[in-house]
Amino acid sequence: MEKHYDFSAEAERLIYDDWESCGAFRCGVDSNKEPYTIMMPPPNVTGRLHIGHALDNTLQDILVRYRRMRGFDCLWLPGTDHAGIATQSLVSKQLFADGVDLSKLSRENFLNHSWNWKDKYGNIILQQLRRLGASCDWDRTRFTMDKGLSRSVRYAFLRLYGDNLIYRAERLVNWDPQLKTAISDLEVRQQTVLGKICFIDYPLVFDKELCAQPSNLSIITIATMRPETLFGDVAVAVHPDDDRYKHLVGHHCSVPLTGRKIPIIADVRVDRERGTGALKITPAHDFLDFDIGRDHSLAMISVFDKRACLNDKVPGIYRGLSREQARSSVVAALETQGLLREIRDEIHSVPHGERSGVALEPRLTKQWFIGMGSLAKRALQSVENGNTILLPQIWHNTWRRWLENIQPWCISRQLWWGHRIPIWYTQDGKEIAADSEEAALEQAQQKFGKNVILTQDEDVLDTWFSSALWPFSTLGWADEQFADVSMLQRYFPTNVLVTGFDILFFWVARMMMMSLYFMGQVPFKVVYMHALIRDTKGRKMSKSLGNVVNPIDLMNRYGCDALRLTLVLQSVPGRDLRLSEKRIEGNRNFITKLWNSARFLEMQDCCYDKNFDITKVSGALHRWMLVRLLEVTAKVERALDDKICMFHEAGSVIYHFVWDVFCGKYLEMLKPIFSFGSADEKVEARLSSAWLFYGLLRILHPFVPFVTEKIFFTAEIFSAKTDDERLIIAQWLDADSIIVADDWKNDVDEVEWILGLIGEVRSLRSCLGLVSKIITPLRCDDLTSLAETRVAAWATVVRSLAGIDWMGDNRNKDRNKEKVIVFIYDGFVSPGLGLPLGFEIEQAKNRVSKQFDYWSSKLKVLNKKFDPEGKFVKNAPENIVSANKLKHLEAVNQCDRLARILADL
RNA sequence: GGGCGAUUAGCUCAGUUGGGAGAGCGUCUCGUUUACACCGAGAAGGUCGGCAGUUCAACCCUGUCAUCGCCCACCA
Repeated sequence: MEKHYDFSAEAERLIYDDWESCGAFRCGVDSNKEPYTIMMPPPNVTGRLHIGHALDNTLQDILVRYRRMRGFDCLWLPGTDHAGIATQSLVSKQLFADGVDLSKLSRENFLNHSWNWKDKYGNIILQQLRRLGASCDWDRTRFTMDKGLSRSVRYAFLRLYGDNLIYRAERLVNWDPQLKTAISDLEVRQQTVLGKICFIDYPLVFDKELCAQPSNLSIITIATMRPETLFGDVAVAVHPDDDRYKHLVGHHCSVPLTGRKIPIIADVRVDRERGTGALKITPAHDFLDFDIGRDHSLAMISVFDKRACLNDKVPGIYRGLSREQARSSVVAALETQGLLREIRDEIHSVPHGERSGVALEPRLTKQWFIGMGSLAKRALQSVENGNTILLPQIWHNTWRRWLENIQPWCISRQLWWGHRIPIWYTQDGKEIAADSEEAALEQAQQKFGKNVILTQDEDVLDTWFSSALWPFSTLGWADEQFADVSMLQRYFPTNVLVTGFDILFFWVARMMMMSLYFMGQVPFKVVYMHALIRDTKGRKMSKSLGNVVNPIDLMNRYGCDALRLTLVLQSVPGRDLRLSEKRIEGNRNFITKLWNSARFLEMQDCCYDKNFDITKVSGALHRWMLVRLLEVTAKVERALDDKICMFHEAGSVIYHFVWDVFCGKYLEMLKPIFSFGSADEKVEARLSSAWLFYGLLRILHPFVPFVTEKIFFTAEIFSAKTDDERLIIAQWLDADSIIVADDWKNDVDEVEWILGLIGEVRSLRSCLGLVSKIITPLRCDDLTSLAETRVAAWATVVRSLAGIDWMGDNRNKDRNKEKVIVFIYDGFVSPGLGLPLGFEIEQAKNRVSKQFDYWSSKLKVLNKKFDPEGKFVKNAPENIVSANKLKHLEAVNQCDRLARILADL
């Protein structure tokens, strides 16, 4: 083995290429195996690997590698999402930079450019995933706009349309004036901004014939943040019980600047507390107003075009002005006319487009919608009855609340890049739904005769529509041409979905609904939602803050495994994680540690022999190690259970086991055996340690695949392996098949006892400032005691690890010459003996009295528990009581001993 | 406004049926004992946000307050 582990990109790529070329990632190789499926959340084709992807895919990779080793036929299906808006923006930007006049570009031409762009750049992120070690089946890579998936999208649309769940309607939608498309409610981000609230006087208009002026008021004052929309006003609404205004209901006022006469109406939805209690109603530009306008059968006047500039419904001088320009112009005009009663700053929230970042405009347009009610109900039920488990379970509430209040989903987008809506219109606007233009024409001709002319709907579908089908569209659903029903049958439903909680509604819920609708079953049994990654200060990573870390860069500096381990160790369910480079550095050290432990074993000529039966070893040390290894294996298995998904738990158990137990204790205790042991002991140590190390490597592999595979590949320990052996396809350590004899427990206790003793000596010598190997610890108070025998059996180990160069009866030692210390451990006590003259008696005294304080305070607590007046004995369960009795006994003994020692000092 | 979460060692955070307060980093002391100084040994440091309650027993359960954060709704 090399002295240093090489985690450079090139070195890791060699390992990855080997995995890929040996076919380790492929599914379906052995049909006897139980399938295990994970669908990778498809990253945007425009994407570059960011730290969130790194976390997401590391967790998936861990699950897949683990299952693969446990003998499952794993399908981890990768792919990319066409990302309608993001891609179209990028391509447009590039074309613009290349000097292309976008306004003259045909749809077809634009799409050609987009496909070229996709072919050129669309796979970068998939390449980056390889760097991360992602063991997905690249042969199954899909793209949301590839042939098969496009067909699935059309098929899904047509079925929903046929069932009247998809419909076209003129509605107020969230309109992005920069992207010039409708977007869904979920793509709206509220932003708090400082605006100006205007109090505007609307002159009352009284019809002399109908009634007299009801009061001495001549105006009604409304409050608005959006004075520029007054051109679209169709009413002023007040609360029916509002004494200030109710006498005005039924009368009219006029819209300033236009003089248009509008009614004053009453509606309970008006909040008397806000503004002036009088609300201008602009149904085409406000969601509440839309509802009120509809219920009062009011007209809807759109005054904006698709860029949110004023249109020809407004007086000439305002036409073509942007919202912002219009606002100031209107305010100025109102002021001039004396209708602006007041204007002042006010903080309020304004909906912005998630993508474009500009303020959105509610806009009245014809759009396609999916009615979500019945779909949502089933999705809700499936989680309620446990068919799909959401982890962490915290999300159940959120899930329920969202689905119970779900609104129709606007699925049409005024874009070119995406799945075009499979609807054609006849000259007179009749809808024809069909899978292709030919089919549509055929259908139309049958219905309307040969002369019918069709035009396809211009819009494309929301990107999330195709994503919603991902768990089954990727497996050949509705794709007759490549009909491979076996894939769907075998790998659907999937086992686990790993994703961020930020797309719970966008994606997870919609996959659920679509899958239940089309497949009749849930798309995944478990959804594991990991947290968001923040910077060291807890801030979200964003380009504007400049705190975005590049995972590729981190991997170049610390190795992939170190990054993976860091992400895993910090990924506690339900809690955001802060990424610090210090942690990555520490985990890089862990990788080095592991590498060096392999080198150590190699230097000792340890050799893995698959025929070696570990259950036949005689050395207590190896038995102890095996038992501990089996414990850890069980813990990892439990933590990696799909229904648990405690990645950090698994990671930290392994981390500490490797560093503290395997390296810190086992290997250290092996050293004296290799140095002073008998030939038999050495042989057993070489075989056992290699066997145990191999077990360890396998548990580690899902978490740190590169270094473990590299060790397996290069260490002499495994020189007996065959050419086609790889750790990635090695069989997981089967703890159940390893049965250890009952009497091993004694060995395990024995080693723990010795370890405790060593710890005690170390602590003591350090406290007393004893350096180097000068300690001569002591006799027992009873030389024939069992303890003495036990230590004698481990003499070399204890000497080596505790730094002792002599052991035995010290009663006859010359205390002036020998440095001897008081030593207390279980059967070992040396009251009154051992402190050399001139030694730091005070330090020793302090230490002992500290211990005494510790035990006596413990004893106090326990005494109180066993107070005859107390209810502990009466009420506590028996096992707790007896455990406490033992503790009490121990405390009494310890206090006794320490008191004696103190007295002697 | 509605909902959810957080508050534990100097820092970042674990702590899954209520019965031992822990890790990493940092700090201090010591150590080049034949894998590793990207190392080893040891130590210091916390009334587990405040208050009240349930219980024999509370970091853990209930209530309440304080501070912080997230999600949903909201352009009067």
